[in-house]
Amino acid sequence: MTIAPGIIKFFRTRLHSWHTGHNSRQLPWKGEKDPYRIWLSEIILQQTRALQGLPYYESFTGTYPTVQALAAAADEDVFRLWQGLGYYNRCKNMLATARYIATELGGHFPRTHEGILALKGVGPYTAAAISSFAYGLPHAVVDGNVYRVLSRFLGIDTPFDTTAGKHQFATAAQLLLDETDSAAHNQAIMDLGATICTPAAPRCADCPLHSKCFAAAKDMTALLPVRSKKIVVKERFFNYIFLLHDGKVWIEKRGAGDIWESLHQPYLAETEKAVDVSVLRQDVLFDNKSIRPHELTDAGMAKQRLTHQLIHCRFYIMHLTDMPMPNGTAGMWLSISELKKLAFPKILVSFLRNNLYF
DNA sequence: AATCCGGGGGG
DNA sequence: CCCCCAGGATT
Repeated sequence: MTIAPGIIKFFRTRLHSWHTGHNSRQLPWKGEKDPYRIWLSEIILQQTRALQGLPYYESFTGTYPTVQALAAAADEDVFRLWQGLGYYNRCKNMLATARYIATELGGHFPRTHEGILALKGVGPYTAAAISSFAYGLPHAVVDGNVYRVLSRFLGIDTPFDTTAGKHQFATAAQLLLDETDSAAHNQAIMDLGATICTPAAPRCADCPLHSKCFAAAKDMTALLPVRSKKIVVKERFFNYIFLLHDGKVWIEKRGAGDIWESLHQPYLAETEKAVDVSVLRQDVLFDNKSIRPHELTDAGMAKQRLTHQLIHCRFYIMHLTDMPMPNGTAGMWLSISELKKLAFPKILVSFLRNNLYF
């Protein structure tokens, strides 16, 4: 693809003028030059809005000021700090990368685009962001903001969630990149997408690109960018049973191959469809030979919507007269204070806060 | 190429 | 409440 030189010049100069005004968002990672802190912020901000990621960035940089500090941390502590942010594989990969840098690279962050891109949890977007922000390397970022700005400005209607679309947007972004200051250019285009060229109701009257914007001229901002994905949402039914005995609660750690990997939960009986307490008692719980029958107390229900799943949760409490090891020994009996050191999915954090964390 | 992985914000 | 958002890994 090609872009007319006049359009490229217009895009760069208008974006630059807009950004050097008072228009950039003030966030703690802006202008940061420490590659560790830049990397940390970019991992946290993947699939995450700045205001949601902000408190996590503050707590991570405060608790782990250096890559060595993060590398030396215990897994559970890091997951607990990440609790609530979602996409927990980011946390797992972040920790693996910190340890790789600390042990294999002597604590020195890679200085080349190839070296950065090879890190776990770092893909094309994050590699371009770190390369430009930390080292001024000429790599254009392509994130959700860039898809929006470029599809509207250039009139690109190729779905961005396809191989062809990703390639087309990456090519366009690279052609438009102002290599004399790739850090400022990358920051500016994302700020424009976040504050002016927004998904709904873009502020075109305040946009520095308005006079040559394809979508603005054709009144097509609501139609761009184009997505092809049609998400199928699977419904699941989680019956959580808090097994209690002598001030302790049975807690398990979720394994690989499903949502919320490495996070914790009480005893879980998943069913094909919604079941009431009598069915749960007869068909599910009594099948587990290690748990003897006791009164099951209904403790309410809640729903958690994920991108591909809708989780219907029902909570129960069961006071036991002994301490069985449900599901073999893949869990542990913990005091309430010990729960506060572990990471749980948001739906369980809410329940614990309202029911067990006095 | 298609699918999965959280949780927050806006209308 | 429902709809939208969107990098990277995996298969």
